[in-house]
Amino acid sequence: MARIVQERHDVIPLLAETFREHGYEGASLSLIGQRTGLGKGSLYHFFPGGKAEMAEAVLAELDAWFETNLFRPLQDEPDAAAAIAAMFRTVDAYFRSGRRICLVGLFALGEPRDRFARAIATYFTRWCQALASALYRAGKDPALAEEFVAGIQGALVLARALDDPDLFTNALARMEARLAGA
Amino acid sequence: MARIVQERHDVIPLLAETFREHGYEGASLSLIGQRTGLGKGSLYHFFPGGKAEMAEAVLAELDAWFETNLFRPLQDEPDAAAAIAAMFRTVDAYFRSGRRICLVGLFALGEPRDRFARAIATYFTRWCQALASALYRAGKDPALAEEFVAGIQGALVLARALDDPDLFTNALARMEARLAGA
DNA sequence: ACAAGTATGTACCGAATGGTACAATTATGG
DNA sequence: CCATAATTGTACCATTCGGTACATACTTGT
Repeated sequence: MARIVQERHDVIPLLAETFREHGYEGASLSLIGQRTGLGKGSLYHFFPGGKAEMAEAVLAELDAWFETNLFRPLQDEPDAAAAIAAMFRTVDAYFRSGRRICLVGLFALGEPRDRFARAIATYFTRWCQALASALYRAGKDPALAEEFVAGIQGALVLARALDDPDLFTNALARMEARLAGA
Repeated sequence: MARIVQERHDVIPLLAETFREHGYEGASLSLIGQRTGLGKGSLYHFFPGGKAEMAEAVLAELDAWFETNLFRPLQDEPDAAAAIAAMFRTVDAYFRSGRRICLVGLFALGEPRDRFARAIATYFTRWCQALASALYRAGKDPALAEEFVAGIQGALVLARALDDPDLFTNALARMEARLAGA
């Protein structure tokens, strides 16, 4: 049978999107239920810890994704400049060119920060670390790493505030241009 | 008698801080009540529209403050370079050197964005506008305005995510340095 | 002092919250 | 084919939500 959700793993992206759109508090169990098509029985079967465990799972999955698709390449790719360029492309794709926000950033700003402090801190620390490494190997100033990561987060805020996704793409382009000129 | 809150106007900063720390949804009426020392009777007397009107009032007050202390000077000060430098000082003070987040940014990322869309958009638009004007008059690239406003928002996210306020101050310093070198 | 209007505490409302219990269903392996 | 376990829908729990009603207390002008 073609069920959409068959395992715990399959439901995580749906949870992620729900948290992204409504925040931790705003994502009520009933909303999560209708978004995932799962009743409370199933949800608590997969995530006995309730909403908190769902968010943990989402953050873990997200962290793994970034580790694989962004941080690791930034660190390991021999051609560091190419790795950085690839990062900008991946970031643009991931955030749907500014139409999607960063769940970790949202959590960091809001109430759930304390509860998920470790996951949130790790995410940004690793990103800055990996990018700084690539910048260094590319002969650029590693201090730009913090600036770029913050720039990406800020651009997401601005793009959503002004409802203008182009603003995000442009911001990415300016960062790349800045790098080329440095 | 030394009452802390005597008028509607006096309660707005307390509301602002509550929204800032707990978000729009997280700031429940009972929490607002204990933070302001006001019962529901008083709160609904001052803000018949309930929580939404409280948030509107906070945004309006905040907008007025930025208009007076940031946007207007950026536009009107004859010495544009000095106005920009003053902006960085004011921003650092307002956000308590990274210990405080931007309420408008938080609203922009989260659920309340649609409800308060106009106020949120106006805030960022005006900021970019005013800064671009000052940059132009100072002989700098006006396109930096978006970059700096986004950089400030992103630095606030990062500072809070890593629980490291210095990160914010450093980000501001790097922007100023970048301006000096341009 | 007194009346009028402002301010406020308290009790209450229906709805929604996160979470639990459990019976019924569904799949699976022997 | 059946027993066992994994899965899921439903009813329910106490609590909290935003909001309303209203009686009581304060001020304040006269």
